[in-house]
Amino acid sequence: MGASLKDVAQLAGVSIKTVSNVVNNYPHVTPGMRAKVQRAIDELGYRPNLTARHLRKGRTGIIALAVPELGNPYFAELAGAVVDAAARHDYTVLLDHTAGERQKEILVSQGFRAHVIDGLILSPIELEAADLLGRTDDAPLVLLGEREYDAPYDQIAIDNVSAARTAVRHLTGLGHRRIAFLGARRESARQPAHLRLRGWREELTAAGLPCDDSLVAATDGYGRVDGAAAMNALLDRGERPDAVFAYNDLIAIGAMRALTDRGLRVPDDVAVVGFDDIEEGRFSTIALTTVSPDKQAIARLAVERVVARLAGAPDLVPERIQPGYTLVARESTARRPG
Amino acid sequence: MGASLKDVAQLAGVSIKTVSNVVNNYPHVTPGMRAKVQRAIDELGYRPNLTARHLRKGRTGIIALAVPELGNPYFAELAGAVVDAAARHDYTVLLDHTAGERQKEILVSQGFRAHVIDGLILSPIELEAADLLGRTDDAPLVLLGEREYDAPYDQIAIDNVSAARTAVRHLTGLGHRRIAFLGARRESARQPAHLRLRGWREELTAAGLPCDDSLVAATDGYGRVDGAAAMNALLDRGERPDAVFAYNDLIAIGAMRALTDRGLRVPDDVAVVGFDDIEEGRFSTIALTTVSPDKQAIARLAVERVVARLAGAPDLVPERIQPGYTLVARESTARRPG
DNA sequence: GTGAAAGCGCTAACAC
DNA sequence: GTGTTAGCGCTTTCAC
Repeated sequence: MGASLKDVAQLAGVSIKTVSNVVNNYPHVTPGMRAKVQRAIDELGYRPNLTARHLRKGRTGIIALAVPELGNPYFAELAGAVVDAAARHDYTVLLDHTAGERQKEILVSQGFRAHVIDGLILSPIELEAADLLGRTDDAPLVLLGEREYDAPYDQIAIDNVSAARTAVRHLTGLGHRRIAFLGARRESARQPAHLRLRGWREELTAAGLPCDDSLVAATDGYGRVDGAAAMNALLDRGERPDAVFAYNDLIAIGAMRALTDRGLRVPDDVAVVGFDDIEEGRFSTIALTTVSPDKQAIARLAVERVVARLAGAPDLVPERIQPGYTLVARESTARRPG
Repeated sequence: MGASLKDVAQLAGVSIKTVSNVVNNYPHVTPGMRAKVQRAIDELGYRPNLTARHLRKGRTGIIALAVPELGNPYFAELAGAVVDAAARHDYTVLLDHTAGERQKEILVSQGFRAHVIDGLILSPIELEAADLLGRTDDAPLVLLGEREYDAPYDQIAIDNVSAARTAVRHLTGLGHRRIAFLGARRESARQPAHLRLRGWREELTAAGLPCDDSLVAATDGYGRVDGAAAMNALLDRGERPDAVFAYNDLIAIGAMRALTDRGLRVPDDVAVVGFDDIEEGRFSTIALTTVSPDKQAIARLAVERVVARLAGAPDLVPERIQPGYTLVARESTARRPG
């Protein structure tokens, strides 16, 4: 085992408090004393036991982040931004996967690693508002993602309906009329894609176009393979959309791959818009048009919110904060001649 | 503040030890007692304070993982695998970024969050073997990645020279003769790409081809944008390779994008091989041929190694473990007529 | 089977 | 300025 404060104090012939003062850079220590203690520290290779400090202070400097999975670049990029934002406040990030499963999300929301995490940032998929009602853990919780919860917690998310409408408007503006939506969840019980799908409906209606439900394709998950499968399924049942709005970039990329495989050209035959602005879309052979949520802002706001509550503003009223987004038009959509 | 063992004991009218026994599922507790205690626990909403437990037991159940950055899908996918592998052993993962900077890597290797992490998995870029010499932290350290260190720590990495040779052999086997290498680091002081570059050299030599250093293109980083820049630089200075072997998939994807932009066709004009097998490459419009390290195995072995040392085999002799890899041929390379 | 008490290593009153 | 001391909440001998 490593040396403790006591060991250092003994070796240096001073009290524990003095060593503690040196370790914590207390201002009022005489230089001579400091040097003497430092020598003992070096000799013993002393390292403060943070666990003990945590117990004593009731704080750990650790924030937990729970995302469905890092395999999705959106969450990976977001997690990276959270790690960096947390570091700026001297916090470290404890990471966990929920796989988008309700049970795991509930588990995490209810005191994941109680007392070792100071706060929790959770990006739920299937969690219900009711699941949050009984939450007893007193670590600040910040919710991310598309779902809106009627619960007293901070929520950081762009305006998904409006963002989806912007994407669809981009397509209608280019003259597209049969615009498919890819990524409604197959099991309709819980519908995380809800808001973006609503945006699709609202905007089509606003443009005087029919909301043809046969142009809505369900997916099992949110990956590239799901996008390809949904696109193929749509085409297989004889639908022929002239544009596709996908729930996220991965689904869009899978759809583009499926289209290309079938000899359909993007954007000439079918235009494609995604959602997330993962870096992958910028470099795909057909660069992907997408809705770009401000991930840096999301991460920053989430961390700041946790930190603020931790730093003496625990009674901050829970807010629903909407960071900005932009539509980034790239090669996968194009102006139509007509 | 939450209730403590003492509070529960008081309410239940029993001793602390009894409550502790219940909380820890000790076998020898009478059912009646257990029920009584459980009632008090529920009433108070008691949750064990893990920080205190950690201090007492000297273990936290937390493993740290330090990677350059999650923005690179290889590290994101690897991190995801580590999180899952750790969870299987009831460990949670504390995540940190090094940005591939030596100072940060040194900092992490020398007692990052001392005593709060039980072990450390580090994927260094610029760290030197000498930096590890003075390491005093006694948390088990496992090194990942391309570099080989002459240091007494477990290292989990595929055979990079052999893997690179396999990739180049794939190209020579298809008849390519002017094979460029993209991704040597510009500053030659530290050369993380060392082994893959050596594999390139060795295989070309073995095939009786010249190692033309003008076909080696440096990059500033390891991203898509770096790959595009390097490819453009190579073409700008008049080189005309018939194939490209990139340090990693991102560089390869950037290179493909640059080639396409200049009207060169992949694989007809230039074949491209990457390294990492990130999922992105499988779904790009021109699916990327790549070397696929077994990420699951890397993550599993790294975690198992840490756990094994923690579980009473601390004197395990440090090993250099080489998980498997495969070459996955996709559309970005193709057999040549000649 | 259950209780009493010591102590993990640290911080923060409070004395001197 | 520096020393003394009392816990933070838990686990764990050791009695009973």
